[in-house]
Amino acid sequence: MSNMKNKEELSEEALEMIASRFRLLSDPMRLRILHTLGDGEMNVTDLVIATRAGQANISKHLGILFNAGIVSRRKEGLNSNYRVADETIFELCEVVCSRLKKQLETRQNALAGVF
Amino acid sequence: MSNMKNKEELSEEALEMIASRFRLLSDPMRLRILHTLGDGEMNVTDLVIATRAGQANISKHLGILFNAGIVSRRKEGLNSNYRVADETIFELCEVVCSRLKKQLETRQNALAGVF
DNA sequence: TATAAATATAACTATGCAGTAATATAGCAA
DNA sequence: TTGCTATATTACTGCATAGTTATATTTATA
Repeated sequence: MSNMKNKEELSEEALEMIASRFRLLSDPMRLRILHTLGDGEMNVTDLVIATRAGQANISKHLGILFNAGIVSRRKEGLNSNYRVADETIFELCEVVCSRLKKQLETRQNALAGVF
Repeated sequence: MSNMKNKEELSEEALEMIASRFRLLSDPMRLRILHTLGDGEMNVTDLVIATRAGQANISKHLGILFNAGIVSRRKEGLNSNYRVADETIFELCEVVCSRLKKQLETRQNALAGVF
């Protein structure tokens, strides 16, 4: 059967797809944009103001996120309004954040009472 | 209160920590290593064989994952045995993978019946 | 039509990092 | 000791990409 799942080995293509997804989230500016968009739809100018970044930079990041299907775009006159289209993003961030907290806590305890 | 959570703005430091975590997972070779280690503890040589990669490359990736606390190391004679220390990794991969599947399915449906 | 505003894109630079080859280090064996 | 094996590290190269500047594109307005 051609559809058999091979649990031992993942194809290079599958690995690349998954890695690319994580790569999208591996940039602080994109995370900042997504977090800002968490409040709801925003246009580019407002995002530029909110993030205190350059317009070209924000547009480029939004284009990347849009192409990946993570945000959606709604054009309205001169404006482009973006919103988060993939809510699993926040789930991923929360898992990472919780884990980081736990990890730091463990390290703190390791030092507790030492000197 | 100095511990007040500011829901509007994330610090650059927090963003960088979270982004770094995702960056660890944004490389196909590291994902392959982690997937291989999913079967249990392995030493470097076996990982080199299983992944068909260079020894220096595997050692470097393992060092990166070890420093991040994602894998643990147990030295035994000449060998270094690694295992996954942070199981949330697999949770993250599963969320990403499910989302990718759904996304591709949606695109397939968009083309269904067209020509 | 001419001008201005909002956004996108192109070209460029600089930085980070994956892969590799060579070497170092550490434990084991003869 | 001498040599062998497993792993780590260093130095290097090439590629991907974040940020920026300048420009193009699109739509609204005077």
